Amino acid sequence: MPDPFDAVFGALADPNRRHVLGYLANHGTATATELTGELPMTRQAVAKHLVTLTDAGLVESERAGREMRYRLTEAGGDWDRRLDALRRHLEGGG
Amino acid sequence: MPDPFDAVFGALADPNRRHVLGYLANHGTATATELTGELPMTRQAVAKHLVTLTDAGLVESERAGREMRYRLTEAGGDWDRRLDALRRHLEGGG
DNA sequence: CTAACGTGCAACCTTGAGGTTGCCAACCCG
DNA sequence: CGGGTTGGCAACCTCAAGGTTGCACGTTAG
Repeated sequence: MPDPFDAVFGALADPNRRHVLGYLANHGTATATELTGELPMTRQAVAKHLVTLTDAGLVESERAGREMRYRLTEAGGDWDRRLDALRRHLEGGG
Repeated sequence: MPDPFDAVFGALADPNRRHVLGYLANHGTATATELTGELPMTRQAVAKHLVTLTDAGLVESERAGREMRYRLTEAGGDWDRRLDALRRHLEGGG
């Protein structure tokens, strides 16, 4: 895999995953079950997205009892800020 | 289409399309046939990628006789520079 | 202990992205 | 004009991403 962007852009290509990124940026942490309330799909589907985000290095997780709490990695936070700035730029500048 | 990123990230998710972006950034313009020499696929497949890039607003085209010359839009150039800077950042800083 | 909750794993289904082939129209050169 | 290029259109194929269901396991509360 010569291109370091494959995983990241693959992960970022899905709007649901971008939404997860934004949610985690706003709330700090979340569980798969909690995120299920945010997205029009089952918990299993959300879990798969979280795996994709984790593989891309954008999200990390930690077990807390029976819960699994997800949070942004540093790279994930970078991307979320980048996306947010870019969105404002696009919406503002044309 | 509430999210302006859908088309752009969808387009950027494919490594072949990122390669096209890079090629156009280096060469100014190119035809589908010319790009076919750059990618492991048929001209038709390249043409489809060019449609995707055009729909995302990253590339524009102009007819020149029997040729169809493609070039980066301003947004496409922005993205290419962004990607290039980002790649160097990732490869350099870990 | 037991019921309820949250998670993880695996099989399965469906759709569309990515690619191919075939064919036909437009254009350039001789 | 006629032959070789360059492009565009459309049908078709394949495969994996995205989603669902079903179930078994650990954890917590009562």
